[in-house]
Amino acid sequence: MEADTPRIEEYLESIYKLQQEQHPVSTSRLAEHLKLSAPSVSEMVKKLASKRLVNHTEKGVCLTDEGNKMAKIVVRRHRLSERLLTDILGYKWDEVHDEACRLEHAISPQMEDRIALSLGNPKTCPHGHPIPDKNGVLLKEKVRPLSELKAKQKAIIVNVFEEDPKMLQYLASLGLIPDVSVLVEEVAPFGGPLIVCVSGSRYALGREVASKIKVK
Amino acid sequence: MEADTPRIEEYLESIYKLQQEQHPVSTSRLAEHLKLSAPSVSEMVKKLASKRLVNHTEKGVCLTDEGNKMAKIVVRRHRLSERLLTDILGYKWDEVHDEACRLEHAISPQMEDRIALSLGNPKTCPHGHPIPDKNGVLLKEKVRPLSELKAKQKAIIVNVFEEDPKMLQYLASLGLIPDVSVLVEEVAPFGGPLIVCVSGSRYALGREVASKIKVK
DNA sequence: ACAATCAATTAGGTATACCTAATAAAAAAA
DNA sequence: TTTTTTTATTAGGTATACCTAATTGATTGT
Ligand SMILES: [Mn+2]
Ligand SMILES: [Mn+2]
Ligand SMILES: [Mn+2]
Ligand SMILES: [Mn+2]
Repeated sequence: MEADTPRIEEYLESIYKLQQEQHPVSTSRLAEHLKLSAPSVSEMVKKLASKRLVNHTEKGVCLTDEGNKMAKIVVRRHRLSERLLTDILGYKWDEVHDEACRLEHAISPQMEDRIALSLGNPKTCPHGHPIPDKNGVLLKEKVRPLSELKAKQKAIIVNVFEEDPKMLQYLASLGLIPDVSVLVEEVAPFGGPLIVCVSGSRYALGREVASKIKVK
Repeated sequence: MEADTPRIEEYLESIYKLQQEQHPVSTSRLAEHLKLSAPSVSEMVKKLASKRLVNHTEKGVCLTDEGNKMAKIVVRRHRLSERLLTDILGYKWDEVHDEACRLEHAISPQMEDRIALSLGNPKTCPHGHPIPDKNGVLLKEKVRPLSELKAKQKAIIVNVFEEDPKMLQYLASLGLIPDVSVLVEEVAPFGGPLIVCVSGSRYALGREVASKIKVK
């Protein structure tokens, strides 16, 4: 059992994330997400497999129990870092992803505990994603994309599956943030936009954008 | 001009620190401080010299202006991290060095600003060392080691030049922390201990220990 | 003055994590 | 079915940052 490096953490975190969309993750998707060449990823996946952190089948890559456990630790540190950045250091939600992605690898178990304690054990990151607890337990709410709602339906935003700063800024400017209530006034046909009503204002939202917003 | 890595930062920070004791820093001293082999350091110093971050003469290694500037950025981040850890996350002063030594490399200029702002632009780290400002300006107080005081002299602790957790715990248990007033009651001859009076209590302090405590 | 000691470098080697170019295998299109 | 495209891997190579062993150079004690 060897030490785990920041890079291994990064791979596990990416695989964890991509698994939520598409279960066995393809090498190419992983390479794209990590912004690395396919051969680099291919090679590293082999190493992860040899450390029993992933299973590598024809279908793609899946985290093992051990890999999943490690990934959740990294995710916990990432999301706690984000909360530290927003709640204590005054960052906006569109500024935290990259910072947290560096910080997460410099956080010890003790610091993890201290941050959680100082923040009052937050349950989610600023984007609404659940923070796994110390034991890796994660309460995942049942959600669906806003884009699936029908006209006249109302829902509450749970989280935003997006990390592009521009997009997050845009969403925040419309007030589309977790815990906010949204009413879909109408849905344009042929994949057209949704007209949504949020805190008294009315906006047209593209389907693509709406699909990133998860509601309950 | 290439990117600077965490390792380069680490070397610069060490050289900066060691320069305060002994001006041109020897390779061996640097190796000892970084806990690396002499050849590794020899090699890296060559790289630092080729990047014009240090001058390497027969006497030893000195930071160039450019190297000094970079070192002070790292020192600023280190000391701000320490303050974040103690003031916001509730760490004790003996627990912060190693954590800060990892964190400092994961802190962006923006985060540096935010931490400083959130903490009210602190002037020193928890051990009393000055935090360089954004422009690298550093107000260094004129101090001398507590061990140089004569009997009946009184002084105020400015900082503690020590990072060993055990020693810091010990000092804190005696109340020997920055800004505290100390009276030297007597000085035993032949390099013997100092009897000091601090916040109402009387303690015997070894010379070695007392020399780490800088007072004004 | 000369041997012993200490300091620094050279030589040669390892592990990690990335790359491009070439190739093989699988899936999709024609 | 055959061709084209996409996906994944192999082959070969680079940069970084470490190591031990051997060597050279300088300092010091006798
Ligand atoms: Mn990361
Ligand atoms: Mn988040
Ligand atoms: Mn460091
Ligand atoms: Mn300090």
